[in-house]
Amino acid sequence: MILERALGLWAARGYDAVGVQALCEAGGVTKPTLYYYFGSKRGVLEALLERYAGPLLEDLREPSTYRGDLTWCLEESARVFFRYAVQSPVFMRLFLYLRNAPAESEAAGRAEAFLDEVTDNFVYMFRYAAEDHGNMRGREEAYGLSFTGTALTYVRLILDGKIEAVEDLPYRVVHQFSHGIYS
Amino acid sequence: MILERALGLWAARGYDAVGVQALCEAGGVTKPTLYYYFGSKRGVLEALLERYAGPLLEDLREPSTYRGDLTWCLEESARVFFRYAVQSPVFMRLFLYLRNAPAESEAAGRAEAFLDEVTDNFVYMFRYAAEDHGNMRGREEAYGLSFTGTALTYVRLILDGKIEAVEDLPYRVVHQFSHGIYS
DNA sequence: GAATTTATATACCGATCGGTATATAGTGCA
DNA sequence: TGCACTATATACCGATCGGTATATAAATTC
Repeated sequence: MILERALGLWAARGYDAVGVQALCEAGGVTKPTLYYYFGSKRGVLEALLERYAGPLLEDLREPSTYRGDLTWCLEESARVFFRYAVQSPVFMRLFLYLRNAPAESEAAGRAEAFLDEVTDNFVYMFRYAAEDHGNMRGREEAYGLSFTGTALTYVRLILDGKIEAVEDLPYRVVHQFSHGIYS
Repeated sequence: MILERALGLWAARGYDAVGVQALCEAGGVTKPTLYYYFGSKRGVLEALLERYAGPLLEDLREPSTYRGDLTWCLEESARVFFRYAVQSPVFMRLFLYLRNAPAESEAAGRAEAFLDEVTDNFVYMFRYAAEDHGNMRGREEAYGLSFTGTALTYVRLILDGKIEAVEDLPYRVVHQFSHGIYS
């Protein structure tokens, strides 16, 4: 309960703007209770990430494991992101916020490991894929980074209601990524 | 001086994490002086955006005005972004941070207008361009949004030292956006 | 049933938050 | 010289910050 309310508050107003007292009131507990379970404000954030980001990483693992079909990997990975944007929009808001938080902020420091793991997934995927796609050799790294960015760009658009997460969105996004806007 | 130091501190640690007292110490003034000029903490942020985001919007205006050559528009717009990433990395860090800040945070509220203006630029550009490119009709909106996202994704990569802002980066980014990763 | 551990609350800590009341320097002008 | 106006500082406001010392209620173990 505490974690759920903290997620909502932080996603809406930011990590620094929501104090421990506010978390406690939202969670229906007092400060010593919160400190008994989490030790500190950071501890709440860490538990939060463990709880929500863990499953996302888990769900991305299989789609981002290259087994010969790059398009399938990209589409399924995008599908996971978009599903989370629809089903866990509050968490994804926090995720995007943390990903762009200033480097020296407390929140960003705690989240860095999780965020890097997501990106690394895709970099590795393109590295393996490059063995089968000679024409992208040397740009695997850049493609992994830019695909992550593209996918999260669309997550942002979904969260903001700018586009709809229809069933063939993963196909369209990956098709655009792979073949450009003119085809 | 106050604005410059505030920019540095906020870009590094976040708007909420840096108090007025810290701004004053960094700027070598006392609180009443800061309040005399800016009225409030928000006021400092507003002046900051006016000072730094204004020129960026101005520099984007011409490249994003469609006159028949979409590729030129996209490349020159990307070039502006990347130039800012290299020449004003601290401001661009703040820019990306504000763009992804929680909706109800004070910082995001003040920055929204500037950020929307950037995106709108590109949406309009694609609307006009779609008149000449029948094969993208109906997706102008999505393209404008996703190009903005793509360009800022690369800004992030430059800021983080993941890729280098070499001279032909705008060409490569736009080429990938236009024709995909396989060509 | 007594002892121990787990879990919760009241009340408080010094520090800092954004912001201001008051006083006073410097400055241009009559 | 004196008056307005600009600009700066000292010292303070109540509120909130993250965190804790102390006490006690509830559950578990012996």
